[in-house]
Amino acid sequence: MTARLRNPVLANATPRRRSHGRVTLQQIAEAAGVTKITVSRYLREPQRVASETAARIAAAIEATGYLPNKQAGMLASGRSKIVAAIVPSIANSVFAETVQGLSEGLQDAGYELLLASSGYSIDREEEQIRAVLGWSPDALAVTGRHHTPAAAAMLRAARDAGTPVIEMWDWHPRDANFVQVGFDHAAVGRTMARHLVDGGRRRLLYVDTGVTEDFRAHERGKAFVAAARAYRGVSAQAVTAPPDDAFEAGRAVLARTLDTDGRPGVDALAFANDNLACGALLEAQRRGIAVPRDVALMGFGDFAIGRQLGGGLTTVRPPRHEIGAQVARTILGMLQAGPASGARHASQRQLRCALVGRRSTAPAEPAPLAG
Amino acid sequence: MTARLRNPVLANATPRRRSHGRVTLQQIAEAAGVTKITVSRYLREPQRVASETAARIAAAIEATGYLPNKQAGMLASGRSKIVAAIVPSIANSVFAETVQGLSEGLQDAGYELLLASSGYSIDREEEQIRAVLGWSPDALAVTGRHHTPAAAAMLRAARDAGTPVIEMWDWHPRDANFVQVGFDHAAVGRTMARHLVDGGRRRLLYVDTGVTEDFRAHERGKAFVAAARAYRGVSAQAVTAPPDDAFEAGRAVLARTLDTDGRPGVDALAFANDNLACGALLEAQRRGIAVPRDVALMGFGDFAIGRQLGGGLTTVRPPRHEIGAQVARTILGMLQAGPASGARHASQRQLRCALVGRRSTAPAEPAPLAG
DNA sequence: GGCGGCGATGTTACCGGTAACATCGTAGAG
DNA sequence: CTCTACGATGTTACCGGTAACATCGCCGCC
Repeated sequence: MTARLRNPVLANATPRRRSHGRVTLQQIAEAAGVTKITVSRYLREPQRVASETAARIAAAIEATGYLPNKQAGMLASGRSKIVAAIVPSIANSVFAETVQGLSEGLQDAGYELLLASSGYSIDREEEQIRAVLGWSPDALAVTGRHHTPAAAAMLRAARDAGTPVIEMWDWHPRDANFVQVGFDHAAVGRTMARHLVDGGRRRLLYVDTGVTEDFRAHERGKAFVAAARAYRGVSAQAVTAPPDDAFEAGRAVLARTLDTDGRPGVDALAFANDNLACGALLEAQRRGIAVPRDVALMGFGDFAIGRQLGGGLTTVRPPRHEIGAQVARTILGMLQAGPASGARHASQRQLRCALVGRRSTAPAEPAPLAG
Repeated sequence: MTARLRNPVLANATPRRRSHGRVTLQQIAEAAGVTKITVSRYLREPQRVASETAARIAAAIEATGYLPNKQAGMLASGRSKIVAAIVPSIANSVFAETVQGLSEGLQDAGYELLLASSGYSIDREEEQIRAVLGWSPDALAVTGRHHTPAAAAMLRAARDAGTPVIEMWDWHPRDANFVQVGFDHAAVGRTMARHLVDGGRRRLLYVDTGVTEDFRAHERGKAFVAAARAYRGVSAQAVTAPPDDAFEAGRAVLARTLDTDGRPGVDALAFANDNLACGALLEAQRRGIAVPRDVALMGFGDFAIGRQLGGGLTTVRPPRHEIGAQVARTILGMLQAGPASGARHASQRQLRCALVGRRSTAPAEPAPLAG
């Protein structure tokens, strides 16, 4: 062990600073012959420093490779220029596009995105909210409107402290705790049911995802079943897919719907997402079950693969990218409006989905009509 | 405009603090009847404060919903507990799994992940490096070994300042600028060529991605062509897919390889990724071209969809998750070893890919052998 | 009984920026 | 020519934590 310097004189002789080794604003200032604040101004409002001074500062920055310490800047100014977003899964292309839209929309305004994924667990979401709030984001976007009580409390506290808080992907007419940017999943479920009934289908099945906390998929399913049953002569129920790989799960579900004679026990399946539906479509092909003649299939999400398989999978296209873009606009609007007026901004932003009809739900009898 | 208080007495009377409104350590300390440092210790090393004191502090934290300001903590300690990672695309499931592995590996050690995506552009990568370095991450992982000069300079500076810098996904025998955790793409290209030649194929085509800065795919292609041509009686060349949706691009490329009689002009295609290959496989099915009899197809990446289509797509499975996990281990090791010894840590970590043979490259003549 | 050691807590200074106000020189107005 | 407004830059204090060292009380040991 090395002896510690406890002698105050020696200690003073060696100020043993805690510098972290990086180039600082102070050093740039000395090199340019000005004080820190002038360099700070140069970085934020270049037009406010004289051009000669600016040139000296620029040279010093160039020579040293100076990078401003954002933690220090944030601490001093109270503005982080960070927007935090929490999505269920980054890997899922659905949310990836939303994140993309959000990122693009924020980039121009100079905001950075702090991204976290909850793995479709509201408990993990709570942890992630706690973690990102530690970075004092200027705004926070979460996915969906279901949270743990503690998470909801943190979100309310943040909102009440003036930080914009937005719920993405969900839009519910009677839930206005936070600003929502999304669509009505129940309406989508009803639309899916109507599409199948209109196509002549009478025995419907909703195949929910095996992901237990995908509340949006559950909501679509619940509304699907309710809407279908409201039609005369239509039966409907819901099953849950196994939690495997989605393609395999879709295959398994289709296989399970078959009667002992190998024919489908229902005439239409609506899936919580396109991957499940594609698995079912492939399994149907393999077993020689004709789609859409013997059974209609439809998914949700409009994934690229659905367009490619067997003449095309009917699906619902959510405004994936648009949600992110709209969240960005909403956040920027709220930030600009200031915490005072922002509180009761336009509180909800409803977006719309598109039903994309393809061959997998074409009417059972050869359709003579154009369309 | 309101009059400004220039009078020093009035100014002193109204200290007009710049507090940002959140609960601070100081307030917790006052509520618990201790000083800030004790609360700070409680948060970092709970066992170092007396249990009675700890209880009072815990109560105060609970009551106020206090969240530590991480910027302040980082600034004071010089440690951010952040690891930054830059990947070409978050949406691409390949990198998503790496990020997942990295995230898991870091989580246990209390590190958080700051993620950025470069969109397969090294110019954007440079920007992202600059941006994330502003947050003083404790370590930085980038994808690949191709960077702009400025980016490379920043990476070297960070490394020389003691910040672990790791290149992921790439491993090159003669490129040891930074610690690498990945695999040898040239070797993968050679393996793909050998696999097809061993299967009796003689006219080979590598279909590169339309993403111009996917250097890893280009490297596989270059090695593929060179290795194939080294065999007697084997011809090989490379084409680039259009920059469309990957499935459509794969379809288009297959269509373009057809002679006027509608038969393939080559007997094997190797693709830069499985999505391209799947597009080609689907197009072959549509046109009645038998796979693998008329043409062999193989991809790269082992995407879920490849397992599902037409008896299975032969592919190469990269250690997607393992790369992330290994990067996490390497970073933690380097951080633990300290900046001094860490510099010349084990400088390269080579991982291996697995060739996954499926039906799409089965030997051209009916194979009588088991396997 | 004095003293070293240790556990619990406090004091002081500092991290690297920015806000608010102050100062200084100069050009245009009166 | 003096006053004022304004542009350019400086001074001081502060953001909310943590490092390093200091202090204090108590216990056990020689």
